[in-house]
Formats: sequence, C-alpha cells, structure tokens
Amino acid sequence: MSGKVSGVKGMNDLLPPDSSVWQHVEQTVRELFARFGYQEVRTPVVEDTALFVRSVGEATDIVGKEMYTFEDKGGRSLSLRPEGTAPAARAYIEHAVANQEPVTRWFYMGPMFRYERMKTGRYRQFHQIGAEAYGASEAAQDVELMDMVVQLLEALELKDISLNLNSLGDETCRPAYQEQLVAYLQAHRDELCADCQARLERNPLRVLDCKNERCQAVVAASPDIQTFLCEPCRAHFDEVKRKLDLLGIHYVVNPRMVRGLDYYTRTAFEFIASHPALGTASTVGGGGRYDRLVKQLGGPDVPAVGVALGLERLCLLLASEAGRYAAPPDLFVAFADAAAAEQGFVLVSRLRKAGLRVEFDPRGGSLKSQMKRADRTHARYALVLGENELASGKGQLKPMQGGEPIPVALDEVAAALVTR
RNA sequence: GCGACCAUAGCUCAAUUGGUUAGAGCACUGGACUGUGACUCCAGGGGUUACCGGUUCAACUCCGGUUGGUCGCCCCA
Repeated sequence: MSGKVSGVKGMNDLLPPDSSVWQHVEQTVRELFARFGYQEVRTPVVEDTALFVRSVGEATDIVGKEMYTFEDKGGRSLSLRPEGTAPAARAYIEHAVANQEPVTRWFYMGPMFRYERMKTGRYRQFHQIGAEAYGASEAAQDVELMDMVVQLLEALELKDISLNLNSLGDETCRPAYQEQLVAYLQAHRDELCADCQARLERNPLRVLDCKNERCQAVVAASPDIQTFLCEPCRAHFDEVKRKLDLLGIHYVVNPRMVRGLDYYTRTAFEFIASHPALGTASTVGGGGRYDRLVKQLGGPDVPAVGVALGLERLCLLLASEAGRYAAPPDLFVAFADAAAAEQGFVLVSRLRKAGLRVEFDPRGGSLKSQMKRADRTHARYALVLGENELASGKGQLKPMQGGEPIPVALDEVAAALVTR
C-alpha cells in the first residue's frame, strides 16, 4: 500500500467487537484478584536495560536477542519491557515497600515487547496479566497464586488446561545438580542437537525441555533434579503439592520443565492448554518463586513468587465467543421530524443520566432508516418520537425482539425500562 | 535466526491451462412500504488484483524482489 501508513509488524490493533472479549477478561481479573487481596501496580513500559540483564539473565533468549533496546537522547540504554516481574520488583525496591508492610500482593496488566518471529498466539507487542506476592516464603503463598489462576480460568469457563509443576532448587542444591547434569550431558554431547550443544555452555538446564527426539532420549536418562533437592527445598516442594491436594487442584509434576528466565528458585509452574486455536503456543501462563531476585536487584532480602498469563492467548481460547460480551443499548430513540429531534435530543440525554444505555442516529434521516439502525445496534427497545407523542406526552416502547408495544408516558421512560 | 505456504471489495471467496468492462454472498446506502427494523424484491456506492520491476501483442494469472500474513523449528505469554 504505497502512501498509506500501516501498523508495525507484530503489533496489533484491537477493534470492536473483539475488544469486548478483552474487557471481559480484564474485568474478571480485576474482580477476582481483588478477592485475593491483590492490588494493581502500574509501571512504565520503558526501563533501564540493565534491569532486565540483571534479572531475566544475559544468557536467556529474551535478553540475548529479543529485547527492543535503544539509546535515548541522554545516551542511556533503555529497553521496552519484555516481561513484568523485573519492573514490579524494581518499583517494590525503589519505594521501599518492604518497610511499610510485611507482605505485598500486586497485579498488573499491560503490554510487553519481544522482537520475535510471529506465529499464532505470539506477537511482538503482547499483553500479560501478572501477579506478584512479596514477603512470604511459605508454600501457602505459592499455592494461593496457583489457586487464583485456577479460579480465573474457571471464571472464564476455560477447560482442558493442565498445571505443570516442578522445583528448580535453590542456590544450595542447584549448583550440585547442574554440575552433575553438565557432566552427564558432556558424556553424550555428540548425541545432542546443535542447539543443545550450545546450551550446554550457556544455559544447560534448557537442554531438559528440548523438543528434539534424540535430545529427549538423552535427557530421559539424565540425573533427576528431584533427587538433588536439599532438605528445605524438598520440604517446600512437598508442602506445595500437599496444599494443592488440599484445595483439590490437579497438577502434573514435570521434572523436565525449565522456565526461560534465570531468576526462578524452587517452585516453577506452567498452565498448558490443549486447544487447536493456540497451535503450538500452548502455554497460557507460567510463573514461579524468585526468592533471590529482590536482593539481587539491590533491595532487601525478600522472598517472592509470581505468575504471568498471556492475554492474547486467553482471548484466543475465548475467540468463538466474540460479540457475546458487548452490551447492547437498552433503548434506541428515533425521530419523525425536526421538532421531535430537538426535544428527543434532550430526552436521550436525560435517560442516559438516569443510567440507561441509549442510542439515536445523529444524522436523522427517514424513520425507516433510523429503525434499521435500531435493529443493527440490537437495542432491546425502540421509541419513536413525533408530533403525536410530543402532543400527548405519551409514546410506545417497541420491543425489538417482538411482542406488543408498551404504552408509556414520556417522562416515565427511564422508570419503565429499569424494571424490565 | 532457519524452512514451507499464502496475498483479489470492509469480510468470505470466484474469475475456463495468459485473452473484452475483475464477479458473487455478507456488510453498507437508497427504494418498493410518503410515522416503524427483521423476511422478500429492486437499485446504488465501494478495487491502482499488497507494493516495485520483468517476460508478452496481452498479466489477477508467469518470473524476480519488497512488504505483510499463516504454519513448523526455536522460544515463550
């Protein structure tokens, strides 16, 4: 399209009626998360590049090759946020929130940016719903978060989403495991794919969830992290599982599940959907515990656990419902002549002030065309204003789904509609 | 970053192996029905066939490039 402007690749517009699906999800989130005591935090879309390098990890794909990084006019290296946990932790530290309350529960919703090749459910600007809980190292906190996600999925009536669970250990036990794992993988180096051979040096844990068949065969006989967990990590993991059982939440322990961010310790989990609309983008959400991150970023030694959900992916699962959430007007007012348009304009304003959803056609036009518009908007009722109505002060509420018109005094329209 | 496929009206798709003026359904506007939507019928508006170049008497059709989209690898939300 020469001469025409177009949007940036991988960054999408959201138009009605699709936007109503998003609003439904967002509204459900706000209501449910409030029940769990999570309050909204909003941080800038741009952060100091170093924040992500130090938290997400230099060796990760996200930081290594997916960030939108640029220099501002002051020569600072800034990046569009690729995820929400690090910015939230930064705000938590910067405002010394730990000094004001022992436990902090935050949620956020907003755009994230990663420069990636696009496919179904994956975009360069995408939106995450995240929740973070600071200050509690207990398993109950991990499970509360998972419970909240499970309840959200239920509220959205999403089915067939399974919870995968793993423990990645901590700084006490993970090094020993990693050492054993690397030793084992080195011994089988030539059986691994090229990518995994590179991972061996940079990020050995990632070899575990390589999809390559030959790598899987190697991994199948690799040391199991579960057997390496130190006593505190084992106890924590057991407690997480026990409390999930207590709440009747089903989960699958997957010792191969490794998340793509470096800051996770102990609990890691993923919500995975088996739905054709998502293609191979089956993860709708994931999270875990990051007990070292706050301190690592220069804050106090505060444990934390968090989760992030992909808004686009949730909406893809709801896509067949598009339009179902858009609220139609209660009333459409049509005008038969100029005098009616004048007085009707005032009536419409009054009805809206009274809390009703009311529409009219500002262009006027034939009654017929106005009624057509009334039909198209799916208004519940239509009211025609003309000489007769203005003279008598009475009109007829016409049910657009069919049925007998309801006689009503013009100054009682609001009252009549509220009760219907 | 690698590989495969695709691109025609706002949407979903046609257009006889290259051949007059690129069509239909839906949507939009108006009319049949001069104060009443839907169903029916009639009419109308809407296209540089994604863009740029090439082959040819002739290109929506064939070739190359660009851009965008889809799918897999990778990765993740």
